[in-house]
Formats: sequence, C-alpha cells, structure tokens
Amino acid sequence: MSQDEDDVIGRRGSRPKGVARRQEILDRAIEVFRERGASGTSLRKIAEAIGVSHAALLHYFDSREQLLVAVYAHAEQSHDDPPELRPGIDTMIHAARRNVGIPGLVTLYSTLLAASLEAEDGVGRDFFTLRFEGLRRSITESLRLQQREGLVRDDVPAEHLAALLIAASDGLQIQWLLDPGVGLESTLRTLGALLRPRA
Amino acid sequence: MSQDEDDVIGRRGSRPKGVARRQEILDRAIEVFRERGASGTSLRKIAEAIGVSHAALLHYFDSREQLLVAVYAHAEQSHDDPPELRPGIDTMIHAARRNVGIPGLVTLYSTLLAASLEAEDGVGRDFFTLRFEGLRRSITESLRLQQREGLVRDDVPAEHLAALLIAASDGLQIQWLLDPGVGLESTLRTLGALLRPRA
DNA sequence: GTCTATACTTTGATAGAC
DNA sequence: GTCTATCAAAGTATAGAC
Repeated sequence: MSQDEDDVIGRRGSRPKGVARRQEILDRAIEVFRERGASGTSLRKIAEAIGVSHAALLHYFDSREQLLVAVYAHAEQSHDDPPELRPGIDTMIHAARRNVGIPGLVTLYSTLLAASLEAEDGVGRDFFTLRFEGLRRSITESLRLQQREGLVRDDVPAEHLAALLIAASDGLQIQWLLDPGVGLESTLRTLGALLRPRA
Repeated sequence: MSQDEDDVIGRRGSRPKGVARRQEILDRAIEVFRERGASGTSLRKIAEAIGVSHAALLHYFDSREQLLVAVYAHAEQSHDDPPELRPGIDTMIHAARRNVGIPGLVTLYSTLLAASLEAEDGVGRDFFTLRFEGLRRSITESLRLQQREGLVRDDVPAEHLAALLIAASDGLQIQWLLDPGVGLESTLRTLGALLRPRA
C-alpha cells in the first residue's frame, strides 16, 4: 500500500501537504459551521468566510465532500473524551448534551450521512461505514460486560442493543433539530431505563 | 386563505394544473427512484428517464425539492395501509419489512430529511415537521392505550417511547443501507421486547 | 509548497416561443 | 401545456505566479 494513499478523513500518508495551514483552515471552517449549519455552504462561501479562494481549499482537500467530512471528523476528535465512561447509554447522553450546543455540526453530520447513502463509494461512505462498524463493535463489547455485571438486562442480544443505541441517538437528534421541544436527553434516559434489568 | 395556495406535498387548491399528467409523471418518477435512489438524479436525468424536458417537470413542480418530496409522499401513500395494526412497534416492523424491497425510496427519504434540516423553511421542512408531529402523536396515543391494556410497560412515558420508536426505525434504516448485514427487522423485534412489561 | 486566475461542466431555475 | 434558449451559480480541474 502506498504511503501517499488517502485515508477516509483526507489525511495523506507520510508527506502531508501543509499540515499547519491545513489545520488552520479546518479550525476556521468549524467556526463557520458551528452556528449556521451546512446551509448554503458552497465551496466558494466557505472560502470567502475563511478569507481564501475556493481553489486554495481544493489545494488541501480533494473535493468539497472531503473537506466537509474532514471538518466533522476534526470537530468530533477535538471533543473532550467522555470522562471515564464505558461506551453505552451514558456516553450517548453525554454526546447528546454536548451536541445541543452545536446544532450546526449536528446538521452537518446528518447531511453528510445522508449524502454518503447516495454514493456507491467515496470518502463519506467509507467514513460512516467505518464509524458505524467501530461504534457497534465497541458498544456491543461494553454492553456485554455490563450484562455480565448485572447492569444491563441480558435477555436480549448486546449487538441489537448497540445498534439501537446508535440509531436512537441519530434519529432523536433529527427530530430535535426539526422540533427543539423534543427532549433529547430525557428521551435517551428513558431508553436507558429500558436497558436496565428487571430489578 | 387563497384556494391556489400550495400544500406541503405540492398539490394545488381548486385549480390543479394537469392532474392526470402530473400523476403520470409522479408514477414514472417513482419507478426511477425505486431501484437506484436519488443518486445523481438531477432534474435533467429524471426528465430524460421520463421522456420530457427538465423544464416540463418544473411546469408541474415549483422546484426540484418539491418534486422529490411529492415523489416520496406519493409512494408512501400508495402503500397498503397496515392490516389492522395499531400504531406501535408492529407497524414499524411492517414498514421495515416493506422498505427492504425499495432501498431507493429509503435513501430518498433520508436524503430529503437531511436536506430539510438545512433549510430555514420550505416544502421539505414543513413536510417532515408535520410528519414527525403526526407520527409521535398517533403512536403516543396508541401506546398509552396499550399501556392500560398491559401490553406495554407503563413505568416510562409513552411520549418518549413514541419518539424512540421513530428514531430507532429511521436510524436503523440508515445503518442497514450502509451495511445490509444489520438486521433491520430482528433489531426492531428486540426493541419490541424492551417495550413489553416485565411479565 | 502555496495560492490566484481562469475556464470547463453541470446544475436548478426562468423567459418566452409555439 | 410543453418546448428551446438562456441564465447564474455551483463543483471541479488546470496553469502558472511567487
């Protein structure tokens, strides 16, 4: 495998082109998306808001989709990792509470995810496929442990619970974006109650 | 209120322009989307597949978004209504089993939903906001009844369960589109198990 | 290595002919 | 009611300045 091959979030192998400048662009792009989402964010608008030409952006990112995925991935990475929480309902609640402060990034996530469904392949498709695989695996593993410890009901398969946790989080965020009256955190807590063993 | 005002799925009031031809276009458009989703479906591609000019499509639909929303709404309406099922986990499983045969329309749904999140207003935004409100209300009502009948555990609020059902269905469909190995129906059945009272 | 300038192609949308 | 012609904006690609 070549060292210059791209990975899913657009980084290059051993010879990144302009790591520092690239990071700077990424940081400023996140600021642009944080409030207002990806609404009407053409490559040219983003470039204008950052203060460069749209062609300069394409010097660091091969396409608009790659830039957007990199922005989301970078924003996700820069989150404080959950404070000593094992993957499960608590980490999802933690993420939800954080996300209510950055609706633009939540919108960006949903938009990129939907766009990735339409593509046969591409950066977005690979990114989200790997993301879901990784999430399901780690949550399943964690839930299985919690089942053995009596913290989670063990009469249902952990794989299903993991997929349900992720699905519920994603789906609830969408409902919340359309109607902030939907209680994101409280509804997730109810899901947590469903997971607890029958006393 | 004017009779010519559009409703959310693009129908007009008392003077529809070309109802028959419009339906014909809608039907053929559904066929186009059924297999391959909205992937690369520009207005011109759709028009070409149907056999008209792209301007002709815009004669019946004010915009691309309105056409797509109308296509999805029409496809949804033409489904056989659930056979005597009250809104709840069973109707979601019924819908999921149907959707596995028409992945293109599921993709279209997710795409339109994500696009509606980015718009301040517009046809899509209104359509999905009303759709979720209506679904949550009818499912909540139905679940509350089933709680009284002892079919659903009553130690959690029915409103939360309704939102969770919808969210889980939407989220699982996305995971399933990215990885058909995800058991759509079986995972929903597990959610159904979580809803049942503790024997 | 970094970026501007520029041009190519496709898109959604509009105007007006028939 | 449907077409052709046309538009502005978009994503993308390339050439070359510094």
